[in-house]
Formats: sequence, C-alpha cells, structure tokens
Amino acid sequence: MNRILVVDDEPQILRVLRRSLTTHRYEVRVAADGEAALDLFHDWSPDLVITDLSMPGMSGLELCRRLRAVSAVPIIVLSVKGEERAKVEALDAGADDYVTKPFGMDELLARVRAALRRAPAAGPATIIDAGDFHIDREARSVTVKGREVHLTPKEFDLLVHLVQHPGKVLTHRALLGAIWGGNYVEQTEYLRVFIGQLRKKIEPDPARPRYILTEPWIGYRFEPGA
Amino acid sequence: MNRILVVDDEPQILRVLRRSLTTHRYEVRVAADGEAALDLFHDWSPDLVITDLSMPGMSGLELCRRLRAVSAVPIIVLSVKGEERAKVEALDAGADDYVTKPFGMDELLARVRAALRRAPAAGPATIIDAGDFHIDREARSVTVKGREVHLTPKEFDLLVHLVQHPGKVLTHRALLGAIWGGNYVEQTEYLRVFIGQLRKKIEPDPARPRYILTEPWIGYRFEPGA
DNA sequence: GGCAACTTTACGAAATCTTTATAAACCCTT
DNA sequence: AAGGGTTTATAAAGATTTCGTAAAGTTGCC
Repeated sequence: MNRILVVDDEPQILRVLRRSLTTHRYEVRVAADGEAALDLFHDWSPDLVITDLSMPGMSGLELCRRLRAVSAVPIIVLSVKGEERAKVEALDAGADDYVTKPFGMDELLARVRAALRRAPAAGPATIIDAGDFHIDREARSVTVKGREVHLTPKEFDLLVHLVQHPGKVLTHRALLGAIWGGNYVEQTEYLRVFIGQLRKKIEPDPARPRYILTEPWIGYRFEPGA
Repeated sequence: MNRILVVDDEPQILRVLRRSLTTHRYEVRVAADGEAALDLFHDWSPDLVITDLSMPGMSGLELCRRLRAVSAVPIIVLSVKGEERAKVEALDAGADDYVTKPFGMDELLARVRAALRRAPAAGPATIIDAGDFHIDREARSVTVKGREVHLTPKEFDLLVHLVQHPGKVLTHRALLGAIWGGNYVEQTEYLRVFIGQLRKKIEPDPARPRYILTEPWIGYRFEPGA
C-alpha cells in the first residue's frame, strides 16, 4: 500500500483529498505547513507528496526544494494559480507535476498513479535476498547462508550498497561517496580497512574472497553466491 | 544533448514544437503518425516522446501502450481535449504527463525538463555487443565467444574504445589520447605493449590477429567477428 | 572507566603500469 | 631482390601504485 503525504493549509481540501485517496487504498497522512511536512516526511518516508503551492510559512516551492535536497520522492503541486510562470517555477523547483484547482479527482488520481508507476523502483525494499545473503534493512540484520553475522553501521551500509548492485563494479569514489559522503571520496584507506573487516565476517576464507571481489585500480564488485 | 521525438499529424504544430525545442538545445525529430513514430523510436532511441492524442491511424493512446510495452521512455501527451476522461485514459495508458492545447511553450518546456530530470539517466549504453564480443561496462566484464576474459583497467578501456568504432582505423595518437590522456600521444610504445597484451587475451592466435588489426604507420582497427 | 565503533598509520604482498631490449615485419630506394 | 631505415611484436625486467592486514590512536556513549 502506497503512502501519500498531503500538504495544504486549508482543512477542507485536506479532508477531501484524504477521503478520496483513502478510498483508493492509499495510506494518507496530512500536514498543514511545510515544517510539519518535512518532519513527517523524515519520520514516515512516504512514497509521494502532494502539496499546495501557497501556504503560511514555507511555500510549496520551498518545500519542493527542501525535499529534493534529500530525496527523489515524486511531488505533485496543487495550486489555484493557472499562470504559466508559477507552473514553470514549481516544475523547475523539483515538482514532478502541477495540477490547477479546481481539478477533477479522477485526473489527480490518474496523475498519482502515473507518478507512482515511474517511481524509482518503488522505494528500496527493506528486505534484500541475494544468493547466500539475507538482509533486513529495518532490523539491520544480516545472515550469510543462514548464519547471522553482526555488522557495525558502516560495515552494514557498505554491504548493502554492494549487494544492491550485484555483479557491477562500484568504484572507490562511488562507495566512499555513498557511505561516508562526498567529502571522503579520496579516503581509499577507509575502504581498505572496512572491506577487510567485512570479508573477515562474511567470507568463508577471507584471504580468497568469494563474495566481495576486488577490481584492482577501480573498486569492488559483489557476487552473490549460488 | 537530449533527443526528443515529436509525434503529431498537424504540420503547423510540428513546426512550432521543433523550433522551440531546437532553440532550447534539444535534438528533435518528428513523425506524422504512430507507425512512423515507432520506427523512428527504434532507430533513434530518443530520451523523451511528445505525442498528440488524436492522429490518423494509430491513436496517441495506442502509441503509449506500444511504447510502454518495450520501453520506459518518458511520454508527454498533448491534446485539445480538456476532458478529464481523456486525461485519465492517457495517463493510465502509460503517459507521464498530459498537456492540453493551447499550452504555453514555457510550461511544456518545464514539463519536458521535469520528465527528463527523473529519467533514469540515459547515459551511454552500458552493454556493448559487437560480433563475438560482449562487454558490460558497469560490471567491467568481457566475454569473447562466451569465454570470459579478465582485463586490466587500461586493457579494458583500450578494448572498449576499439569496439566502439568497429571497422574504423583509430590512429595511434587518438588511442593514446583517449586512454592515457593528451600528454601521452607520442608514447606509441605503450600502445604496442598493451595491444600485444590484449591480443594475447582475446585472439585465438595472437600471432595472426583476427579482431585487432594493425594498420601500419596509421593505427589499429577493430573487426568484430561474425 | 570501559566498550564499541571509527580513524589513522604502517608495511609487506600483489597487481598494474612503465621501460627497455631484441627480433620480426614492413616500406622505400636502388 | 637486396639492403637500410623505420615501424611493429614480444618478452621480461624495473618502477610505481594499490591492496590487505594488523595494530595503535581517537571519539562518543552508557
């Protein structure tokens, strides 16, 4: 069931949207302003955001930008303004779609479906199964061939990143950027020691790795066993 | 530069769209009906499709479905109909967005940007198939006639470069510049030894090369087998 | 303080890249 | 077709960079 966050300062709109969306089997939460929306977004990680453009405090435009800074979640902007200028601004601020009020509920629902359909892989699954590996991202637990292994946070993130791209070579920079952030893309020594730790914990014979293969001068590659 | 395929049966609309899109640095091709659009799509693989809804022959709706059957390319549907019904149908047929004529060009351009922004980064093809060769650039793997061969980074880059220009002679300078950088265009000895290494790994009989042919005094040429 | 996780350092081993040497192939001139 | 000069092929030694690993130092939290 997809989660939709609705942001608007008019209680009446909120009521209508919530009811329609709920009856179409979406899970809905609402926020009355941008601040509350951001909080709810972080706590609840919805699959789609529908926001009004003009709100007290943070505008819908600003909300788009703030969301885009941290997420690729689909955003649909609602507004009474039909002016082209506003549409262009909103779309360039990161909105995926722009619907002018008054709108037909069926159209909005169709646009919601379209936005969700193309959503980047419908949100990373919380459980990952790949070969000998079983990973639960929520519980942050890992088992290899049924044997549970304890990983530290960084080790866990590193493994998840590798497992999510089986067979592909991930460059040192890509891994460092993903786990440690963009300021650490040069610290290849971090990678060396953490890959070493990981192998010690998950490889049957750490000296001759079977899952995490090194691609000299480039990066590392994950091969799911079996 | 992004490629956009525009489909409409009205020459006037085509002219307007082509001009606006071209001046905004998109590469544009047009088709007057669905059949032509599908052909052009396969030959040209555009990054985005803009199509009218009502056309002679295959409708825009049908075109959406046919495209969706083979691709996730973003589709923007244009139509004079403002009826909600048509919008819902088009969006559910796989369209990403729906714009009613008459529309503002700025809005359409903004929607084009939005659609391209969330498109899965249509970078240069990651998989290259040429004759006996199968190269996956993401996995950095190479197979020749199904047999996997391991290449070092420089060897890999060199091979990819050759394979990307089958039948063409690449000069020493061009290859050196592409793989080692502009400061090494004179080090033809590098090329000699790396071409040698490559042939040792991929040629059935390295002494009588079949894939990587030398063009004396000029450079090297790649011939895909089969 | 004690513990776990992370960061930093150091060094031998491994892989790749660079350089060199020699033989073979090629082109041009005579 | 013979010879000289140039380019190419190949092997192998040398240099450089990176990788794996252990261990010591640091940070933050209970």
